[in-house]
Amino acid sequence: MKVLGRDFYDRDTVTVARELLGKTLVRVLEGGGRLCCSIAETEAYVGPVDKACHAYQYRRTARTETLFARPGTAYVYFIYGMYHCLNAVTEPEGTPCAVLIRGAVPTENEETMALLRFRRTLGELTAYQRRNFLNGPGKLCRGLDLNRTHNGLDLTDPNGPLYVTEGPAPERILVGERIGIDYAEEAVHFPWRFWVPSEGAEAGTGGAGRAARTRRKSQI
DNA sequence: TTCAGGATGTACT
DNA sequence: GTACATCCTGAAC
Repeated sequence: MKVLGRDFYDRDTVTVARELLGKTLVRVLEGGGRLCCSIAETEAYVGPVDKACHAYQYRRTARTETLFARPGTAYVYFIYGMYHCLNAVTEPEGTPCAVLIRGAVPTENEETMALLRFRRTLGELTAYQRRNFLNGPGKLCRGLDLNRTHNGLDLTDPNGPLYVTEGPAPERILVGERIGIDYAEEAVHFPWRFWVPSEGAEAGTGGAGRAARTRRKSQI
């Protein structure tokens, strides 16, 4: 399958976020194993105008440095003391924009992902665990064994440990507000979250219930 | 099925 | 010191 080139990422961030849905994320492990999953949920972060973005108004620090890199670079950061989030840098070099990969569906080597994420085989997982396999940015990184050492990788390199290939365009795409960024004022309402509805479920990562709970929490 | 609360380390003020 | 682009567990329904 064809690997997405730099031109794919060197475009409007919201467009890239929408078009990444259905593409295949490929992770080649140090040991040689290959994990594949279909991207099912994304969010756009547009640094110059977006209070939710780490590099809002071109804020440049050691952490955000990667956001200024050339398009097609992986931006992986550590959050909440335990988790990592994977982003793909977009737009021309020097413009701090990225697409957060929020969720995916395993397509190859699911057994290995189960071991990485739960330290259990697929057969040992509960129904709840199988239903919530890679449907969150922290879960995705754990299942694909991604951490800060992967920050700055080139996603367009077919010989690298992490890249994205073409995939079938989803039949239907849902659009909504982003999650977990209540501090971002007007940017909270930008419709920059995209996801592919899964069998029987309209909600993507954390539905309305989770968003409502986060809001409640922030009001206390 | 839904909710509340805690875990946890880094970046930044 | 505070906030953070989260997730898991256990209890209540």
